[in-house]
Amino acid sequence: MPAKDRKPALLAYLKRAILTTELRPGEDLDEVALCAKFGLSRTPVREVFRDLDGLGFVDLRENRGPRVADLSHTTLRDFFLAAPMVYGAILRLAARNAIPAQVEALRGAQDAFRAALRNKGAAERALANNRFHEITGDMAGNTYLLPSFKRLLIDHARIGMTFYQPQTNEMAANLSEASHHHDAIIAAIEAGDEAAAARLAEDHWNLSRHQIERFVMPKALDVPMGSFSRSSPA
Amino acid sequence: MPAKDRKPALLAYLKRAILTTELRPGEDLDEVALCAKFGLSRTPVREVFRDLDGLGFVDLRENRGPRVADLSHTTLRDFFLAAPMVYGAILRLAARNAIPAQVEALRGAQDAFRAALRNKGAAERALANNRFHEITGDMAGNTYLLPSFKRLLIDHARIGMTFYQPQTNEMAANLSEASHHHDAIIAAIEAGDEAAAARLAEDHWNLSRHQIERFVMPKALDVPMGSFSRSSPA
DNA sequence: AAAATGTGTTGTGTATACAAAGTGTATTCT
DNA sequence: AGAATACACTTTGTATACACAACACATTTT
Repeated sequence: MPAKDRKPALLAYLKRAILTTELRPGEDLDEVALCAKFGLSRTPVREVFRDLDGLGFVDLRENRGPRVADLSHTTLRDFFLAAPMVYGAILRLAARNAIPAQVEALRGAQDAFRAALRNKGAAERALANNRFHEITGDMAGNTYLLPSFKRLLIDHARIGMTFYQPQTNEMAANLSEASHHHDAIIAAIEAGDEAAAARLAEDHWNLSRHQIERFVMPKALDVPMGSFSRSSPA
Repeated sequence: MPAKDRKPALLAYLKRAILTTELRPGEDLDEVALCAKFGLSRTPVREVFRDLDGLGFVDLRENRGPRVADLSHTTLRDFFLAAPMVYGAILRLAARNAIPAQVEALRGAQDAFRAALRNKGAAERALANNRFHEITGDMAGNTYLLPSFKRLLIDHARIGMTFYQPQTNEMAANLSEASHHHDAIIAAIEAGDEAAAARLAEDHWNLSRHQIERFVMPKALDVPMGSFSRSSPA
């Protein structure tokens, strides 16, 4: 690989691996291993770490190796407090400011998402979904809202990877509903309908939240009492 | 100075200098000059630049020196779009979550602000005000809201330094009104009154906005027509 | 004379070597 | 045997040297 592309390649790899939880939350990152893997010296690798720390992908601790940013219970709560508000504002501004080229890009991202829904695994799905929402962020184009929004997107992808594996038909149905939301979002943005866009933002998060609530507190199994054997010692 | 404190000192200096516009928006930063000034080699200095880039203090461009983050007209507009919403949410959460020790810290910051109002210059005032609002951010303690809020605070300080110089009695009166807002904010947080806190957030921004509008579009001078001489060629 | 290109200088990007801090293990002492 | 300490090893932080890219100015060419 040309020397010039190695640093961007490392950055892209880490972003992708963290978003898809290929590198799991809290996991240690090995500096020298990544140096070897990407043919870089420690200096540029550490600069990438610092960039990713600023973006919220990794945590940098003094005299200690970098870790993939954690996903604790408190962050999950914070997430659902902040997300509807921020995403509502983003979509509102997107409806107000989007230019045709961006709408085209959004359509492309949605096509890719639909394709991932059909043919690809959870990781590709999460990345495609992430790309879709990133574009809405670009459309809004507000310097002050974007940092928080981008952090939300990082953890949205990672939360999705842990909680949003469609093992049941109901979950699969949710995914296709999410896809329909995307279509409606595109329409609202193209029409410049801010109120509709804001409403869709809220709907979209409610879908995610219900999905996760269902995962964390699944329906009780419909099994007669006493049918679980208790072989392990108390 | 002990070698261990040099890097934090550089970080603190740059933050302060940028907030007070001692280093002006868009100004170039000289790497080697700062190395000499703080007794550091280029490596740690560049790491500090990257940190500040992530925090929104500095812009880092490829193969080009770092610049103090710009304050353009578009950012001013973006600012007043995002600030009321974000700060409303922050104060709401602060009222919900603040612990007594934090309320004490906030009181201390307000004392410092009042003192700066009496004895100190614009820079100290801006820093004290900044500190006050930073603490409300800590109180809210929401991982996702904080990045945007911190960026807003950076530019709030810098906007204040350019637009909020109390050259008239009216402006001075505004400053003391801001100080009363702070007192009311402390009371609302201590009482856990979320609605009041949210309302105060909005009031506080309106004060800032009116101040700036007045600066950008000052009252017409009360001078008879024709009294301006036109000596320069058309 | 104007434009374009070459060269020198400045400053950024990367590699490597060295220093310091942290961690784990083994040994010793109680 | 258990605990504490010392020592070795691993990993992070910093400094310096080198490579490369960008900019400015001068020179040349049309």
